[in-house]
Amino acid sequence: MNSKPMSESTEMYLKAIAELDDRNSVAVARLAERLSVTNVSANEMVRRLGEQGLVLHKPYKGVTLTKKGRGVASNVLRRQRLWERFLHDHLKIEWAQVYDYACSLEHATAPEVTEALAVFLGHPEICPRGNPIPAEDGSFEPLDGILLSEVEVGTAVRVLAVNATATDVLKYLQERNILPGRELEIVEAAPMQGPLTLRVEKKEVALGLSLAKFVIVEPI
Amino acid sequence: MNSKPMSESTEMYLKAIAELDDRNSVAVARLAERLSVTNVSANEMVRRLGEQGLVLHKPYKGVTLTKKGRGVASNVLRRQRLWERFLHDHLKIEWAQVYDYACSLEHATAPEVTEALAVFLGHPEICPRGNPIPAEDGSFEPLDGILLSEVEVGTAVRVLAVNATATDVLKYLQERNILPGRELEIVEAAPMQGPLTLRVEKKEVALGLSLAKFVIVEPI
DNA sequence: TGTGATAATAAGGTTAGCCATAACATTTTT
DNA sequence: AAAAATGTTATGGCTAACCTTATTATCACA
Ligand SMILES: [Mn+2]
Ligand SMILES: [Mn+2]
Ligand SMILES: [Mn+2]
Ligand SMILES: [Mn+2]
Repeated sequence: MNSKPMSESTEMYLKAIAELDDRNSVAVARLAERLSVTNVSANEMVRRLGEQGLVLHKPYKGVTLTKKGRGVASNVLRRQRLWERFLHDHLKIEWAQVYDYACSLEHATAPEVTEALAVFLGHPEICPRGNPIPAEDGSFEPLDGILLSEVEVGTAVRVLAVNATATDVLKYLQERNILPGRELEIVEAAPMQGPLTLRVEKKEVALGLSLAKFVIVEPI
Repeated sequence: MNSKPMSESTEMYLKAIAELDDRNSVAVARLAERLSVTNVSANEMVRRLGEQGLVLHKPYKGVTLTKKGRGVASNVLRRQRLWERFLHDHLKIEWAQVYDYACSLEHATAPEVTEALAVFLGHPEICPRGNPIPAEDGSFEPLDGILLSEVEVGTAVRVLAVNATATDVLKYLQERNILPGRELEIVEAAPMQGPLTLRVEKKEVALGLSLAKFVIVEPI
C-alpha cells in the first residue's frame, strides 16, 4: 500500500512528535526546538506532513500523529532502539553516545534488516535508556512511571527510563549515576523551580528541575 | 582538518569510481551508468567533486581519484564491507542482498561505530563477495586474480571475488553457485562474445561474457 | 477587555542533486 | 578525411528542506 520510503527528515519529525508526547498533541514550536529548526521551517514541514496524512495540525493547538503517522513513528523508534541495544551491548559504545549513533542508522535500515536485528538481539523489550521497543506491528507497553521532577521529598524511587536524547545531557546524567535501574532518594527540593538534591549510590547530587523532567521513575 | 561530513551522494560517487577502477581512470559515462544518473548530472557532480579536490577530471579522458578522494572512497568501502560481514554472518541475511543493505548503512556510520564494528567482527579481511576490507588507514592488498572472462578454455580456477553489486546479478550468480571459494572449469567459450560454458559443482552452466567479467578467479 | 506573548503565514531566498534539450568538442571508425 | 559515436557544456527547470524578515491571527492573562 503506502510503503514508499520516507525521507530522513520526515522520519525525524514523526519520531520527535512521538517522543515529545505520544498521546496528546505537541506544539509546533516544541518540535522546532527539538529538531533545531526555525518555527517557520517546522510549520512548513508540518503542513507537508499534513498533506500526506501523517499528522493533524490544529492551528494554535498543536500537531498530533494520525494512525498512519503513528505507525511510521513506532517503526522508527523500533529501529532506533534496536540499534541502541546493538551499539551498547555488542559494540560496547558508551551509553551516552548510543542514541546519537542509532539516530543515524535508523534511517538506513530496511524492514528485513530490522527484523533480522531483532532476532539477533533476542527480541529485547527495552533500549539502554529504558524505553520500550515497539513490536513489529507498532504496539508497545507504555512505561507507567512518573517524572522525577514531580516526586515528593523523602521518597525513594527507582529510575525506569531517561528520556533525554542530547549526548551532553545523557553524559551529565551518566556521570551522576542517574541511569535506568538505579535507586535514588529525593533529599531536598529547592523552592522557586530550584534544583533537587538527590541521594544516589550513597552520594548527594544536585539536579536542575528541567533535567529532572527527563528522568522517569517509580516509587519503591 | 578536512573532516566535514560528506554527503551520501559524494560518498557514492567516490566509491563508484574506486569500484569501477581503483588505479586507472573511469569514464564519466560509466559512472553515470553505475549510479543510474544522466551523463549531464554525472558531469555536474564530477565538476563539484573536482572543486573539492576529491577527483581529477581530464575531459574526454576520464576521472581519477585524488589522494584525498581515494582516502574517502577507501573509508566508504571499509564501512560497506564491514556491514556486509555483519549482515551476512550475524544477521543471516541472504548473500545476494547484503551489498544493497550495507550500501545504505555505510553512509550512516560514524568512525567510532566503524571501528567498534571492526573489533566486534574480529577485524575481517574480506567481505562476503570476496573483496578486501580496507584498513582504518585506507590500505589494503588488492586481489591478484584475473577476470573469468579472460580465462582459457580447459582451465580450472577458484573464484576469488564477485564484483557485481546489483542484487539481481548477485542472485543470478548465487543460483549457479558462482561464489567466492568455489572451484570451476571453463568447458567451452562460444565465439563472437558468446557465453562461456562452465562446470561448477559437477553441473554445467552457461554464463554470458558480460557477467563473467564480474567474476575474479585464480588458476588452480 | 485590551494587550502582550505566542503561533501561523506570506514572501522571497538558498543549496544540493537531480532532470531534459540543445550545442559543441573530441575521439573513433569507416 | 569525413562521418558517426561519444563526451562535455550551456541553459533552463524542478524538488525538498532549510533560511530571514515582515505581517497577521489567536490565546492568555492582567
Ligand atoms: Mn534519526
Ligand atoms: Mn551507499
Ligand atoms: Mn516561497
Ligand atoms: Mn542552471
